[in-house]
Amino acid sequence: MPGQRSITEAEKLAEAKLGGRVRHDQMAVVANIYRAASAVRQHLENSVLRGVDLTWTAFVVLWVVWIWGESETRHVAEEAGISKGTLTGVAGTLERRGLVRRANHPTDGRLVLLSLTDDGEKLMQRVFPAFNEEEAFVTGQLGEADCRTVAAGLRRVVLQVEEKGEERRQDLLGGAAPAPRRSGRRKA
Amino acid sequence: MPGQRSITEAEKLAEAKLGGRVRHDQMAVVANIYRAASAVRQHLENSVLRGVDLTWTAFVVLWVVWIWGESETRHVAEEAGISKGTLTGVAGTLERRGLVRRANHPTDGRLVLLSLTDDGEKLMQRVFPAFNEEEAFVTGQLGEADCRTVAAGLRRVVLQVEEKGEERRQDLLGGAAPAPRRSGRRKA
DNA sequence: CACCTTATATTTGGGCCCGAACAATTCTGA
DNA sequence: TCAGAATTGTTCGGGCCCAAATATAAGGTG
Repeated sequence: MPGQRSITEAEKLAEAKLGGRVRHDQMAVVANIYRAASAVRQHLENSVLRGVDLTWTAFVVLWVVWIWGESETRHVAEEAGISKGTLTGVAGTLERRGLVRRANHPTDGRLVLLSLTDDGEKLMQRVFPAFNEEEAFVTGQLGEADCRTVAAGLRRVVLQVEEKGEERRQDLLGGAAPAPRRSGRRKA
Repeated sequence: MPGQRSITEAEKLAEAKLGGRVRHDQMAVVANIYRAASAVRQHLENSVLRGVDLTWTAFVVLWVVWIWGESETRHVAEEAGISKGTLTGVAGTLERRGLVRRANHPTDGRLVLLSLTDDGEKLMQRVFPAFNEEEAFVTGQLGEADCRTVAAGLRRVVLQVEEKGEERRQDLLGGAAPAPRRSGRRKA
């Protein structure tokens, strides 16, 4: 409840602070993408995922391996939208719980392969239908055509960032070093 | 690049695994919401936020306080879409960096008020326009009308979850206790 | 072979994230 | 008045998150 009214309300306040230079419609898209992502994630975690003790990310990783079968970790990370370092941790959690298996690549010693265990397979057979049912619930106010329209619009956003984002960042930073994070590992 | 083709590809594989019971369009909406949210967040963090050493969440908190002025922390958390506990940490970080100030509520001793310092105010004056510019960039493939359509669709998703989500979860769990997280604090 | 470059997964530090437990305060009702 | 209920911010445990640093392995070049 806080959100919907406040987003549009906030736009006016932002505009007042800056003198009418705000790109409203674009701002609304970004704000609502993020708000929707949080709402959906929260709903899924609190309805179907919590009961089987999975986080959103853990579920996504499981899903990727389920769909694609045994896969190299670099691809799983890419598909799941997380960094390799994060995947190492998540895969460890799933491995400890006996849902996933690590294996060495037969010919390339650098690679690690992830696959589901029988338990993992059984879990996904059970959980995915429930998950998909909730996907239908959260989009319940949209017709099929609306769904396709919204999905298509979002795809264009993703595409824009994936295709032109890197170049854009180069331009913005003017070739300058890309400012290290304050957090993160230091040289020993 | 990995994403676009794989999402639709994955749908077919998921369907094969379950025998045509998958709700495609709804699944595509959720998948793309999340993918777009990640892409947008990553772009913003790596372009404008990194340079001023702000995380996405820290920026959002700053933005909320900037727009609404001195506010009770519970409202800030609500608006920023994070839990109270998380806000305590983020506000601490921002306070240490001198961007935000804590103050006691004049009449209710339980409340804490957050406001921007002069440095915080100056920072937002400088950073927000750049941020908004990138919001325009990531939505660059959408016209104004597309933006409004997509935003409206997302709003309906948010609304659906906010208005009917709680009830839905009740129904799904059948009044059963909502399964505690595995992580989290234990009784002393 | 020895060296160097490249490519991979893991480790690590700082930070975010949730929600239960907790402490402090305010409100309520007998 | 005053004990219990309710509301708030903080603390805390386990987990996710990134990117830099690191270790290991492959491939290439002399």
